Amino acid sequence: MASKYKRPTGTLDILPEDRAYWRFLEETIHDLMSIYGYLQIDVPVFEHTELYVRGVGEGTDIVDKEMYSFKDKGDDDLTLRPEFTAGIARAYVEHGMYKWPQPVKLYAIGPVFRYERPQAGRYRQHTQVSVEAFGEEDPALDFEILSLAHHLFDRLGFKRLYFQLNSTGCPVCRPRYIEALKAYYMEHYDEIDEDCKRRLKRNPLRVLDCKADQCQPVIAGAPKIIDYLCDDCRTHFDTLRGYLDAAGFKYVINHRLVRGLDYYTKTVFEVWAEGIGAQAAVCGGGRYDGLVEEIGGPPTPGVGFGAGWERIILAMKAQGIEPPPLPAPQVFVAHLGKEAKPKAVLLTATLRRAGIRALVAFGERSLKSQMREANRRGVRYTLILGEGELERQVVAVRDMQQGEQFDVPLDRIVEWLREHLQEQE
RNA sequence: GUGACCGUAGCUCAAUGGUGGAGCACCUGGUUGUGGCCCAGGAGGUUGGGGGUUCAAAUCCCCUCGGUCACCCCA
Repeated sequence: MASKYKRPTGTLDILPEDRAYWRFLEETIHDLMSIYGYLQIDVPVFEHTELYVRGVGEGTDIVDKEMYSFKDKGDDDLTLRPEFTAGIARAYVEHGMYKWPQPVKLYAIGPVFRYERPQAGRYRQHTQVSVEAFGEEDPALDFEILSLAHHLFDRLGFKRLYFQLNSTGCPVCRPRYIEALKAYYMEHYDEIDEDCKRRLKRNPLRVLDCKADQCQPVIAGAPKIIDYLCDDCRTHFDTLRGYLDAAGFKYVINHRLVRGLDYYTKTVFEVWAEGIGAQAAVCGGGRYDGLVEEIGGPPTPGVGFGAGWERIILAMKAQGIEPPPLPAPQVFVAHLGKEAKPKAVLLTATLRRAGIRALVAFGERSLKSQMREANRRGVRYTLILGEGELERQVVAVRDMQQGEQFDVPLDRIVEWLREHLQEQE
Protein backbone atom coordinates (compact mmCIF):
# COMPACT_ATOMS: atom_id res chain seq x y z
CA MET A 1 0.00 0.00 0.00
CA ALA A 2 1.83 3.06 -1.21
CA SER A 3 1.25 5.98 1.09
CA LYS A 4 -0.27 8.99 -0.55
CA TYR A 5 1.68 11.50 1.51
CA LYS A 6 5.37 11.54 2.14
CA ARG A 7 7.29 13.58 4.64
CA PRO A 8 8.61 16.80 3.15
CA THR A 9 12.13 16.80 1.75
CA GLY A 10 14.77 17.02 4.41
CA THR A 11 12.51 16.09 7.32
CA LEU A 12 12.81 13.05 9.52
CA ASP A 13 10.41 10.77 11.37
CA ILE A 14 11.95 9.70 14.64
CA LEU A 15 10.62 6.18 15.07
CA PRO A 16 10.24 4.52 18.45
CA GLU A 17 13.24 2.30 17.76
CA ASP A 18 15.42 5.44 17.68
CA ARG A 19 13.82 7.20 20.57
CA ALA A 20 16.25 5.87 23.16
CA TYR A 21 19.01 7.94 21.58
CA TRP A 22 16.93 11.10 21.74
CA ARG A 23 15.86 10.53 25.31
CA PHE A 24 19.44 9.88 26.32
CA LEU A 25 20.61 13.12 24.75
CA GLU A 26 17.81 15.07 26.31
CA GLU A 27 18.37 13.75 29.81
CA THR A 28 22.13 14.08 29.60
CA ILE A 29 21.84 17.69 28.47
CA HIS A 30 19.40 18.74 31.19
CA ASP A 31 21.53 17.11 33.85
CA LEU A 32 24.73 18.70 32.61
CA MET A 33 23.22 22.15 32.23
CA SER A 34 22.13 22.16 35.82
CA ILE A 35 25.65 21.17 36.87
CA TYR A 36 27.08 24.15 34.99
CA GLY A 37 24.37 26.53 36.09
CA TYR A 38 22.61 27.08 32.77
CA LEU A 39 18.87 27.74 32.76
CA GLN A 40 16.48 26.49 30.14
CA ILE A 41 14.70 29.00 27.96
CA ASP A 42 12.23 28.44 25.15
CA VAL A 43 11.91 30.99 22.40
CA PRO A 44 9.47 30.95 19.48
CA VAL A 45 9.98 28.69 16.51
CA PHE A 46 9.49 31.74 14.31
CA GLU A 47 10.60 35.33 14.69
CA HIS A 48 10.41 38.51 12.68
CA THR A 49 12.56 38.01 9.60
CA GLU A 50 14.43 41.22 10.32
CA LEU A 51 15.89 39.74 13.51
CA TYR A 52 17.79 37.12 11.54
CA VAL A 53 18.74 39.51 8.77
CA ARG A 54 20.31 41.80 11.37
CA GLY A 55 21.56 39.15 13.77
CA VAL A 56 22.88 36.46 11.47
CA GLY A 57 23.88 38.93 8.80
CA GLU A 58 23.15 39.78 5.22
CA GLY A 59 25.57 38.05 2.91
CA THR A 60 25.54 34.85 4.93
CA ASP A 61 24.14 31.80 3.19
CA ILE A 62 21.58 31.38 5.93
CA VAL A 63 20.01 34.75 5.24
CA ASP A 64 20.57 34.81 1.50
CA LYS A 65 19.16 31.44 0.56
CA GLU A 66 18.28 29.17 3.45
CA MET A 67 15.50 30.85 5.40
CA TYR A 68 11.95 29.55 5.56
CA SER A 69 10.31 32.96 5.35
CA PHE A 70 6.64 33.76 4.96
CA LYS A 71 4.11 36.50 5.40
CA ASP A 72 1.31 35.73 7.83
CA LYS A 73 -2.28 36.89 7.52
CA GLY A 74 -1.45 40.11 9.33
CA ASP A 75 1.21 40.85 6.73
CA ASP A 76 4.09 40.32 9.14
CA ASP A 77 7.36 39.02 7.68
CA LEU A 78 8.27 35.96 9.68
CA THR A 79 10.92 33.26 9.45
CA LEU A 80 11.22 29.80 10.96
CA ARG A 81 14.30 30.02 13.13
CA PRO A 82 17.42 28.99 11.20
CA GLU A 83 19.41 29.00 14.47
CA PHE A 84 18.80 29.81 18.11
CA THR A 85 21.29 32.45 19.09
CA ALA A 86 19.57 35.47 17.54
CA GLY A 87 16.23 34.57 19.12
CA ILE A 88 17.77 34.03 22.54
CA ALA A 89 19.67 37.30 22.26
CA ARG A 90 16.38 38.98 21.37
CA ALA A 91 14.77 37.52 24.48
CA TYR A 92 17.76 38.70 26.54
CA VAL A 93 17.17 42.26 25.39
CA GLU A 94 13.37 42.14 25.42
CA HIS A 95 13.19 40.92 29.00
CA GLY A 96 15.90 43.23 30.28
CA MET A 97 18.19 40.37 31.25
CA TYR A 98 21.11 42.80 31.12
CA LYS A 99 19.81 43.88 34.54
CA TRP A 100 20.16 40.38 35.88
CA PRO A 101 23.35 39.22 37.53
CA GLN A 102 25.81 38.66 34.69
CA PRO A 103 26.61 36.46 32.98
CA VAL A 104 23.16 35.19 32.08
CA LYS A 105 23.60 31.55 31.15
CA LEU A 106 20.87 29.94 29.09
CA TYR A 107 20.19 26.92 26.94
CA ALA A 108 17.42 25.98 24.54
CA ILE A 109 16.42 22.79 22.78
CA GLY A 110 14.28 22.40 19.70
CA PRO A 111 14.00 22.27 15.94
CA VAL A 112 15.67 24.73 13.59
CA PHE A 113 14.98 25.08 9.88
CA ARG A 114 17.14 25.76 6.87
CA TYR A 115 16.18 25.33 3.26
CA GLU A 116 19.08 23.24 1.95
CA ARG A 117 19.59 20.15 -0.16
CA PRO A 118 19.62 17.29 2.30
CA GLN A 119 22.58 14.92 2.56
CA ALA A 120 24.14 12.74 5.22
CA GLY A 121 23.81 14.65 8.49
CA ARG A 122 22.01 17.58 6.93
CA TYR A 123 18.28 18.11 7.13
CA ARG A 124 15.89 20.97 6.52
CA GLN A 125 14.51 20.51 9.98
CA HIS A 126 17.05 19.48 12.55
CA THR A 127 17.29 19.60 16.30
CA GLN A 128 19.78 21.64 18.25
CA VAL A 129 20.74 22.34 21.76
CA SER A 130 21.97 25.90 21.88
CA VAL A 131 23.96 27.14 24.85
CA GLU A 132 24.48 30.86 25.38
CA ALA A 133 26.20 32.98 28.02
CA PHE A 134 25.68 36.73 27.86
CA GLY A 135 27.34 39.64 29.61
CA GLU A 136 30.86 38.50 30.36
CA GLU A 137 34.03 38.78 28.32
CA ASP A 138 36.33 36.83 30.62
CA PRO A 139 38.00 34.01 28.65
CA ALA A 140 37.22 31.85 31.68
CA LEU A 141 33.68 31.86 30.34
CA ASP A 142 34.91 30.69 26.93
CA PHE A 143 36.69 27.94 28.81
CA GLU A 144 33.49 27.03 30.60
CA ILE A 145 31.62 26.78 27.31
CA LEU A 146 34.31 24.59 25.75
CA SER A 147 34.42 22.44 28.87
CA LEU A 148 30.70 22.04 28.81
CA ALA A 149 30.76 20.85 25.21
CA HIS A 150 33.60 18.50 26.02
CA HIS A 151 31.82 17.17 29.08
CA LEU A 152 28.65 16.61 27.10
CA PHE A 153 30.38 14.42 24.55
CA ASP A 154 32.19 12.57 27.31
CA ARG A 155 28.92 11.83 29.02
CA LEU A 156 27.42 10.59 25.80
CA GLY A 157 30.23 8.07 25.55
CA PHE A 158 32.33 9.50 22.72
CA LYS A 159 35.96 8.55 22.47
CA ARG A 160 36.92 9.80 19.03
CA LEU A 161 36.05 13.45 18.62
CA TYR A 162 38.25 16.30 17.52
CA PHE A 163 38.09 19.77 19.00
CA GLN A 164 39.12 22.50 16.59
CA LEU A 165 39.94 25.93 17.92
CA ASN A 166 40.73 29.27 16.37
CA SER A 167 40.24 32.98 16.90
CA THR A 168 38.39 34.98 14.34
CA GLY A 169 39.46 38.35 15.73
CA CYS A 170 37.29 41.37 16.28
CA PRO A 171 36.25 44.51 14.38
CA VAL A 172 39.62 46.02 15.26
CA CYS A 173 41.90 43.32 13.89
CA ARG A 174 39.84 41.22 11.50
CA PRO A 175 39.67 43.85 8.73
CA ARG A 176 43.47 44.08 8.84
CA TYR A 177 43.72 40.35 8.44
CA ILE A 178 41.19 40.22 5.64
CA GLU A 179 43.18 42.83 3.72
CA ALA A 180 46.34 40.77 4.14
CA LEU A 181 44.53 37.62 3.09
CA LYS A 182 43.08 39.28 0.02
CA ALA A 183 46.45 40.72 -0.95
CA TYR A 184 48.04 37.28 -0.64
CA TYR A 185 45.29 35.66 -2.69
CA MET A 186 45.56 38.27 -5.42
CA GLU A 187 49.18 37.24 -5.83
CA HIS A 188 48.02 33.67 -6.39
CA TYR A 189 44.88 34.56 -8.30
CA ASP A 190 45.55 32.24 -11.25
CA GLU A 191 46.24 29.26 -8.97
CA ILE A 192 42.85 29.15 -7.24
CA ASP A 193 39.57 27.79 -8.49
CA GLU A 194 36.44 29.66 -9.53
CA ASP A 195 34.70 29.14 -6.18
CA CYS A 196 37.56 30.78 -4.35
CA LYS A 197 37.62 33.71 -6.74
CA ARG A 198 34.01 34.24 -5.89
CA ARG A 199 34.61 33.77 -2.15
CA LEU A 200 37.36 36.34 -2.27
CA LYS A 201 34.78 38.95 -3.18
CA ARG A 202 31.86 37.85 -1.07
CA ASN A 203 33.29 36.28 2.04
CA PRO A 204 37.09 36.17 1.92
CA LEU A 205 37.56 34.16 5.13
CA ARG A 206 35.83 31.25 3.45
CA VAL A 207 38.69 30.66 1.01
CA LEU A 208 40.45 29.08 3.96
CA ASP A 209 38.21 26.06 4.14
CA CYS A 210 38.02 25.39 0.42
CA LYS A 211 38.31 21.67 -0.28
CA ALA A 212 39.53 21.83 -3.88
CA ASP A 213 42.92 20.15 -4.35
CA GLN A 214 44.28 22.97 -6.44
CA CYS A 215 43.72 25.48 -3.66
CA GLN A 216 45.46 23.51 -0.93
CA PRO A 217 49.00 24.80 -1.60
CA VAL A 218 47.71 28.37 -1.62
CA ILE A 219 45.84 27.85 1.64
CA ALA A 220 48.93 26.32 3.22
CA GLY A 221 50.94 29.46 2.54
CA ALA A 222 48.20 31.91 3.47
CA PRO A 223 48.66 34.37 6.32
CA LYS A 224 47.25 33.12 9.62
CA ILE A 225 44.76 35.20 11.52
CA ILE A 226 46.42 34.63 14.86
CA ASP A 227 49.43 36.54 13.55
CA TYR A 228 47.16 39.51 13.00
CA LEU A 229 45.18 39.57 16.25
CA CYS A 230 45.08 42.81 18.21
CA ASP A 231 46.44 42.79 21.74
CA ASP A 232 43.02 42.29 23.25
CA CYS A 233 42.16 39.32 21.04
CA ARG A 234 45.60 37.81 21.41
CA THR A 235 45.52 38.01 25.20
CA HIS A 236 42.03 36.55 25.20
CA PHE A 237 43.08 33.66 22.99
CA ASP A 238 46.24 32.95 24.94
CA THR A 239 44.43 33.03 28.27
CA LEU A 240 41.79 30.63 26.98
CA ARG A 241 44.49 28.29 25.73
CA GLY A 242 46.17 28.49 29.11
CA TYR A 243 43.00 27.25 30.78
CA LEU A 244 42.48 24.51 28.23
CA ASP A 245 46.05 23.28 28.50
CA ALA A 246 46.00 23.35 32.28
CA ALA A 247 42.79 21.32 32.23
CA GLY A 248 44.42 18.74 29.97
CA PHE A 249 41.84 19.43 27.31
CA LYS A 250 42.80 18.04 23.89
CA TYR A 251 42.26 20.29 20.89
CA VAL A 252 44.01 21.43 17.74
CA ILE A 253 44.48 24.98 16.55
CA ASN A 254 42.91 25.10 13.13
CA HIS A 255 43.93 28.24 11.28
CA ARG A 256 41.36 27.46 8.62
CA LEU A 257 38.43 27.35 10.99
CA VAL A 258 36.09 30.22 10.25
CA ARG A 259 32.41 30.54 10.94
CA GLY A 260 29.62 31.20 8.51
CA LEU A 261 27.76 33.68 10.64
CA ASP A 262 28.66 37.34 10.92
CA TYR A 263 28.33 37.68 14.64
CA TYR A 264 31.31 35.63 15.72
CA THR A 265 34.29 37.36 17.32
CA LYS A 266 37.42 36.05 19.00
CA THR A 267 36.91 32.40 19.96
CA VAL A 268 35.55 30.00 17.37
CA PHE A 269 35.46 26.24 17.70
CA GLU A 270 33.97 23.12 16.22
CA VAL A 271 33.76 19.51 17.29
CA TRP A 272 34.17 16.92 14.56
CA ALA A 273 33.10 13.30 14.56
CA GLU A 274 34.32 10.45 12.37
CA GLY A 275 32.21 8.24 10.21
CA ILE A 276 29.20 10.41 9.48
CA GLY A 277 30.14 11.73 6.04
CA ALA A 278 31.09 15.18 4.91
CA GLN A 279 29.06 16.99 7.55
CA ALA A 280 31.36 16.08 10.40
CA ALA A 281 30.75 19.07 12.66
CA VAL A 282 28.54 17.91 15.52
CA CYS A 283 29.01 21.10 17.46
CA GLY A 284 30.02 24.62 16.54
CA GLY A 285 30.26 27.83 18.43
CA GLY A 286 32.28 30.70 19.73
CA ARG A 287 32.11 34.23 20.97
CA TYR A 288 29.74 36.85 19.56
CA ASP A 289 30.49 40.09 21.31
CA GLY A 290 28.72 42.28 18.78
CA LEU A 291 25.43 40.46 18.45
CA VAL A 292 23.32 41.91 21.25
CA GLU A 293 24.17 45.46 20.29
CA GLU A 294 23.57 44.66 16.65
CA ILE A 295 19.98 43.72 17.39
CA GLY A 296 19.34 46.85 19.45
CA GLY A 297 20.45 45.92 22.96
CA PRO A 298 23.19 47.40 25.10
CA PRO A 299 26.76 46.43 24.20
CA THR A 300 26.94 42.92 25.63
CA PRO A 301 29.50 40.21 25.01
CA GLY A 302 28.36 36.63 24.55
CA VAL A 303 29.69 33.15 23.95
CA GLY A 304 28.03 29.83 23.20
CA PHE A 305 27.60 26.89 20.91
CA GLY A 306 25.06 24.85 19.05
CA ALA A 307 25.09 21.09 18.68
CA GLY A 308 23.05 19.11 16.17
CA TRP A 309 21.29 16.10 17.58
CA GLU A 310 20.80 14.22 14.33
CA ARG A 311 24.53 14.40 13.67
CA ILE A 312 25.38 13.41 17.21
CA ILE A 313 23.14 10.38 16.93
CA LEU A 314 24.63 9.45 13.56
CA ALA A 315 28.05 9.65 15.17
CA MET A 316 26.94 7.55 18.14
CA LYS A 317 25.76 4.86 15.76
CA ALA A 318 28.92 5.08 13.67
CA GLN A 319 31.01 4.63 16.81
CA GLY A 320 28.86 1.89 18.29
CA ILE A 321 27.62 3.91 21.25
CA GLU A 322 24.32 2.61 22.59
CA PRO A 323 21.96 4.64 24.74
CA PRO A 324 20.36 3.18 27.86
CA PRO A 325 17.22 1.32 26.80
CA LEU A 326 13.80 2.86 27.33
CA PRO A 327 11.40 1.15 29.73
CA ALA A 328 9.84 -1.86 28.00
CA PRO A 329 6.56 -3.59 28.89
CA GLN A 330 6.93 -6.06 31.71
CA VAL A 331 3.67 -7.96 31.74
CA PHE A 332 1.14 -9.13 29.17
CA VAL A 333 -2.38 -10.08 30.20
CA ALA A 334 -4.01 -12.83 28.12
CA HIS A 335 -7.55 -14.02 28.54
CA LEU A 336 -9.89 -16.78 27.41
CA GLY A 337 -13.65 -16.64 27.45
CA LYS A 338 -16.41 -14.07 27.75
CA GLU A 339 -16.22 -13.91 31.54
CA ALA A 340 -12.46 -13.65 31.77
CA LYS A 341 -12.06 -10.79 29.29
CA PRO A 342 -13.49 -7.99 31.47
CA LYS A 343 -11.58 -9.35 34.45
CA ALA A 344 -8.39 -9.22 32.41
CA VAL A 345 -9.05 -5.67 31.28
CA LEU A 346 -9.65 -4.56 34.86
CA LEU A 347 -6.69 -6.51 36.18
CA THR A 348 -4.50 -4.69 33.66
CA ALA A 349 -5.83 -1.35 34.87
CA THR A 350 -4.99 -2.35 38.45
CA LEU A 351 -1.47 -3.39 37.50
CA ARG A 352 -0.89 -0.06 35.80
CA ARG A 353 -2.14 1.85 38.84
CA ALA A 354 0.48 -0.08 40.76
CA GLY A 355 3.15 1.17 38.39
CA ILE A 356 3.63 -2.08 36.50
CA ARG A 357 4.14 -1.71 32.75
CA ALA A 358 1.34 -3.96 31.57
CA LEU A 359 -0.26 -4.73 28.19
CA VAL A 360 -3.57 -6.50 27.59
CA ALA A 361 -4.73 -8.53 24.60
CA PHE A 362 -7.45 -6.82 22.61
CA GLY A 363 -10.22 -8.63 20.79
CA GLU A 364 -11.04 -12.28 21.36
CA ARG A 365 -8.27 -14.42 19.96
CA SER A 366 -6.80 -17.83 20.47
CA LEU A 367 -4.46 -18.15 23.41
CA LYS A 368 -1.77 -19.16 20.95
CA SER A 369 -2.12 -15.86 19.16
CA GLN A 370 -2.05 -13.93 22.43
CA MET A 371 1.05 -15.80 23.60
CA ARG A 372 2.73 -15.04 20.32
CA GLU A 373 2.03 -11.38 20.84
CA ALA A 374 3.29 -11.51 24.42
CA ASN A 375 6.50 -13.03 23.13
CA ARG A 376 6.91 -10.41 20.45
CA ARG A 377 6.34 -7.62 22.94
CA GLY A 378 9.22 -8.96 24.94
CA VAL A 379 7.49 -9.12 28.32
CA ARG A 380 8.92 -11.12 31.18
CA TYR A 381 5.59 -12.43 32.45
CA THR A 382 2.35 -13.35 30.76
CA LEU A 383 -0.70 -13.52 33.02
CA ILE A 384 -3.34 -15.93 31.76
CA LEU A 385 -6.91 -15.54 32.90
CA GLY A 386 -9.42 -18.22 31.86
CA GLU A 387 -12.46 -19.98 33.25
CA GLY A 388 -10.38 -22.32 35.38
CA GLU A 389 -8.35 -19.53 36.93
CA LEU A 390 -11.48 -17.52 37.67
CA GLU A 391 -13.05 -20.46 39.52
CA ARG A 392 -9.95 -20.88 41.62
CA GLN A 393 -9.45 -17.09 42.05
CA VAL A 394 -5.91 -17.32 40.67
CA VAL A 395 -4.04 -16.14 37.66
CA ALA A 396 -1.66 -18.36 35.73
CA VAL A 397 1.71 -16.64 35.54
CA ARG A 398 4.01 -17.72 32.76
CA ASP A 399 7.66 -16.76 32.97
CA MET A 400 8.50 -16.12 29.32
CA GLN A 401 12.20 -16.42 29.89
CA GLN A 402 12.27 -19.64 31.90
CA GLY A 403 9.23 -21.20 30.27
CA GLU A 404 7.81 -22.01 33.69
CA GLN A 405 4.23 -21.51 34.73
CA PHE A 406 2.44 -21.41 38.07
CA ASP A 407 -0.68 -20.09 39.74
CA VAL A 408 -0.69 -16.96 41.88
CA PRO A 409 -3.79 -15.95 43.87
CA LEU A 410 -5.54 -13.01 42.24
CA ASP A 411 -5.42 -10.92 45.39
CA ARG A 412 -1.67 -11.35 45.65
CA ILE A 413 -0.68 -10.80 42.04
CA VAL A 414 0.31 -7.12 42.33
CA GLU A 415 2.54 -7.83 45.26
CA TRP A 416 4.00 -10.89 43.55
CA LEU A 417 4.82 -9.01 40.38
CA ARG A 418 6.34 -6.09 42.27
CA GLU A 419 8.66 -8.42 44.09
CA HIS A 420 9.71 -10.40 41.08
CA LEU A 421 10.05 -7.49 38.68
CA GLN A 422 12.11 -5.54 41.15
CA GLU A 423 14.57 -8.42 41.45
CA GLN A 424 15.35 -8.05 37.79
CA GLU A 425 16.24 -4.35 37.86
C1' G B 1 21.22 26.35 -6.95
C1' U B 2 25.01 22.42 -9.32
C1' G B 3 26.60 17.25 -10.11
C1' A B 4 26.61 11.81 -9.69
C1' C B 5 24.01 7.47 -8.54
C1' C B 6 19.34 5.10 -7.36
C1' G B 7 13.53 4.20 -7.18
C1' U B 8 10.25 -3.53 -7.64
C1' A B 9 5.87 -6.30 -1.25
C1' G B 10 6.33 -3.25 5.47
C1' C B 11 12.15 -4.19 5.18
C1' U B 12 16.54 -6.22 2.28
C1' C B 13 16.90 -7.54 -2.60
C1' A B 14 16.16 -11.02 -7.42
C1' A B 15 13.87 -11.13 -12.30
C1' U B 16 19.87 -8.92 -18.12
C1' G B 17 12.74 -7.01 -24.00
C1' G B 18 8.80 -12.60 -23.17
C1' U B 19 3.41 -15.11 -17.21
C1' G B 20 6.86 -9.99 -11.32
C1' G B 21 9.80 -13.77 -7.25
C1' A B 22 12.73 -14.90 -2.60
C1' G B 23 14.33 -14.05 2.46
C1' C B 24 12.83 -11.50 6.80
C1' A B 25 8.42 -9.46 9.03
C1' C B 26 2.90 -10.13 9.28
C1' C B 27 -1.80 -13.42 9.68
C1' U B 28 -3.92 -18.53 10.17
C1' G B 29 -3.38 -23.65 11.18
C1' G B 30 -0.43 -28.03 12.88
C1' U B 31 -1.99 -28.18 20.08
C1' U B 32 -10.35 -28.08 23.78
C1' G B 33 -6.16 -23.14 27.05
C1' U B 34 0.06 -21.87 25.81
C1' G B 35 5.11 -17.92 22.89
C1' G B 36 10.20 -18.87 20.93
C1' C B 37 12.33 -23.72 17.07
C1' C B 38 10.07 -26.51 13.08
C1' C B 39 6.26 -27.58 9.22
C1' A B 40 1.95 -26.15 6.10
C1' G B 41 -1.02 -22.42 4.20
C1' G B 42 -2.50 -17.14 3.55
C1' A B 43 -2.38 -12.02 2.84
C1' G B 44 0.41 -8.23 0.80
C1' G B 45 2.56 -4.97 -5.98
C1' U B 46 -1.19 0.39 -10.77
C1' U B 47 7.55 -2.34 -10.58
C1' G B 48 7.36 6.19 -7.83
C1' G B 49 4.14 8.93 -11.73
C1' G B 50 3.33 10.32 -16.97
C1' G B 51 4.50 9.79 -22.04
C1' G B 52 7.19 7.22 -26.02
C1' U B 53 9.67 2.90 -28.83
C1' U B 54 8.05 -2.34 -29.51
C1' C B 55 4.01 -7.86 -31.32
C1' A B 56 5.61 -7.49 -26.10
C1' A B 57 8.62 -2.80 -21.14
C1' A B 58 10.28 -3.56 -14.11
C1' U B 59 13.94 -3.86 -18.15
C1' C B 60 15.16 0.77 -23.72
C1' C B 61 14.23 6.45 -24.52
C1' C B 62 12.17 11.29 -22.75
C1' C B 63 9.83 14.15 -18.92
C1' U B 64 8.51 14.51 -13.92
C1' C B 65 8.45 13.40 -8.73
C1' G B 66 11.13 11.22 -4.80
C1' G B 67 15.59 9.21 -2.38
C1' U B 68 20.93 8.94 -1.50
C1' C B 69 25.69 11.08 -1.63
C1' A B 70 28.79 15.18 -2.81
C1' C B 71 29.54 20.58 -3.95
C1' C B 72 28.00 25.53 -2.17
C1' C B 73 27.36 26.12 3.09
C1' C B 74 26.50 24.41 7.76
C1' A B 75 24.45 21.49 13.49
